[in-house]
Amino acid sequence: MTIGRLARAGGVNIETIRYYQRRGLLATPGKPLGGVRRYTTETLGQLRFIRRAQELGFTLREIAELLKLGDGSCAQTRAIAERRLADIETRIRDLQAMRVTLRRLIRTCRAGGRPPCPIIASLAGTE
Amino acid sequence: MTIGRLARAGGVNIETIRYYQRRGLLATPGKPLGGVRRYTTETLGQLRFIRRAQELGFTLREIAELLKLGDGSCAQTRAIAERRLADIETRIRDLQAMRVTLRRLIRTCRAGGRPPCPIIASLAGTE
DNA sequence: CTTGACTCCGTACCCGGGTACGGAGCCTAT
DNA sequence: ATAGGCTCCGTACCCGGGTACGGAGTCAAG
Repeated sequence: MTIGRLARAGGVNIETIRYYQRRGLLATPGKPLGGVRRYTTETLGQLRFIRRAQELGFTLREIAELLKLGDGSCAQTRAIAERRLADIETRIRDLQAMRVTLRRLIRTCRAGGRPPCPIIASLAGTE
Repeated sequence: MTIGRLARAGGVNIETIRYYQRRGLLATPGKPLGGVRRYTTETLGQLRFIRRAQELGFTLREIAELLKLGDGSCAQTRAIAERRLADIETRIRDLQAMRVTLRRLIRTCRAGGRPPCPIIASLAGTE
C-alpha cells in the first residue's frame, strides 16, 4: 500500500503520516532505490493505535513511549496511563470549577437589570 | 508605573504585556518622546481582568471582545460567556469519557497476569 | 557624571500537532 | 509513449499563548 492509501485507510492526512515518521511514531520503510515506499497493514495498525491513544488523551510523546515499550513492560505502560489519568482528572476539576463560576455569572446576568453587567464586573474585580 | 512594575503587580512577564498590547488587549500609552511609557492602575485592572477571564477559560480573542464591549452590551457579553460554557461542558464530557476508559484499562492491567498488556492490546485493537 | 537597572523595539524562537507548497521523479492505463 | 495521478523531500507556514535576545536609549542613585 502506498502512503496515500495508508492515509485514507487511517483517516489522516498524508502529511500527518510523514509527521509521525519524523516524530519517530511510525517507521519509514526503505524505498526500492528511486521507487515508492510500500506500507503494510502492520503500519495501518500502528496508525490506528496512535489515533486511539490520542482519543484517550495521550500526547504524541507518550504514544512514542508506549510504542517503544510494546507489549513488554506492563508496569511501565500502566505508569504512563496513570500519569495521563491524573492529568485528565486535574483538567476535569479545573473545568468544573470554571463551569460553576460561569453558570453563576450567566444566571446573574440573565436575572439582572441594566449595566453594570455582572460578568464584566466580576472579571474587573469590581463586584 | 513602568512596564516592569506593572508586570510584577500583575504577576506576568514583561513580554506578556507587550504581547497583549500587540494583540490589542491592552492599550499602549503614548511615550513622552524618547522617554519611558507610564502605566496607571487602570491598566493593572485590565491586566487582572485578562488573567481572571483566562482562568474562566476565555481565549485571548474572546477577552479582546469582552474588553471592547465593555459594560455596554450585557446580552453580547452573555452570549460569549454561554459559548465558552458550552465549550467547557463539551470538554468535560470528552475528558470524562477518556477517564472512564483509562480507569478500566488500568484496573484490568493491575489485575491481569503477564503480557499481553491489556492497555496495549486495547490501543492496538487486538482486544 | 557615571554606573547599573530598566525600557524600547524588532525580530526570532518555543511548544504541540499538524498543514501547505512546489519541483522532481515514478508508475500505470490508455 | 505520454498524460495524469501519485510520491518524495525539503522547507515553510498555521494556531494559541507566549518567551527570548540584543543593541540602543533613558532614568535615578551614589
